[in-house]
Amino acid sequence: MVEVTETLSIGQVAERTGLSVHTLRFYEQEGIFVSPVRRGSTGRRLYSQDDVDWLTVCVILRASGMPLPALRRYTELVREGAGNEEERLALMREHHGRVTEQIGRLTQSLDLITFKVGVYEDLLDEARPAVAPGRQDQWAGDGAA
Amino acid sequence: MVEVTETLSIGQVAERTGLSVHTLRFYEQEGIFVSPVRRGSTGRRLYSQDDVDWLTVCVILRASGMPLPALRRYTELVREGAGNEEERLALMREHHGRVTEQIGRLTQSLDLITFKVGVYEDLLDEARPAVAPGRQDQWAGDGAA
DNA sequence: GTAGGAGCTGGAGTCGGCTCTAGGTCAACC
DNA sequence: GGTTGACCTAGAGCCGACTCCAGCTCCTAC
Repeated sequence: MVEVTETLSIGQVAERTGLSVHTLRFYEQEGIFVSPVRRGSTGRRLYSQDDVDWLTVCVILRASGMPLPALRRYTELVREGAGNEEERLALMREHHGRVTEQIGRLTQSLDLITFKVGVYEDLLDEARPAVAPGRQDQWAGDGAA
Repeated sequence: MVEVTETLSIGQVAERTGLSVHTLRFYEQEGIFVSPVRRGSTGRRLYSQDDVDWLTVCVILRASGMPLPALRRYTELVREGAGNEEERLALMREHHGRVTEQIGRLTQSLDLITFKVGVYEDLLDEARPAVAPGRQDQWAGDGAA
């Protein structure tokens, strides 16, 4: 196994992570990197595959709604190395709970939305075969769930 | 059936919808009411049960991530009355799709989070029976999903 | 009659998370 | 050797969705 340790430019990292170069610099400023981003001779940032891997995790955590401060805290814990696994676990568990709740809320909301879609579909299906419309029941407009 | 049509103060509506009084005034400004909010003799807002019902729907739509402009558009359509059900259906279908996607993304993210929780749990379980720690594998810290 | 609390208005402020600008350096190609 | 184009910094700006403020009017209760 050869350790290639290829270095990537900020543009390449942006491409592979889906983050913008702006965001990458911003994240760096926010302490969202486990180890300091290296620089080339001319001051340009050099990223490693590890950085990309870490960012990939970050993207998923952010996509699931983890706020930057929590992400920064998690990064700090990882940076500090072994010995703080309890706190990492607590952090992840809390996030897990929040995401689970959020999925629950969205699923519930989806019920109403599905219902509304059904109402309008029925309404339009009925209207199309030349049945007199004017069926303005409470659900179609603004009924509660 | 007696039509009671009790009127509610902004504070009462805030209480029943979970929205703040600030937000209620803000939503009014933003056009998120189907019919203009009535006012009492001294200029205070008077809400009806219909208003509360509508707001309840709005809260659910907002909770599922519908942006205010879309919510405003939907409100406009309902305000205009029957005849625009196609557009309402389109709007709801689009939102349905987005919420479904979002649930999908969150569910996927949850996989990683669940995995991470598992990793830390295992790590701590192993460490507790006085086994030498120092097991710093790539997953525990920053491994990719 | 006065103190407290709820409500009013218009407009400013906040927060999270980017996103962009200005003014530069540097490397590479034509 | 000139022109792209990617990159650099510090700092400003933006967006969505509230949230709060100042300064006022009412109503109710003591």
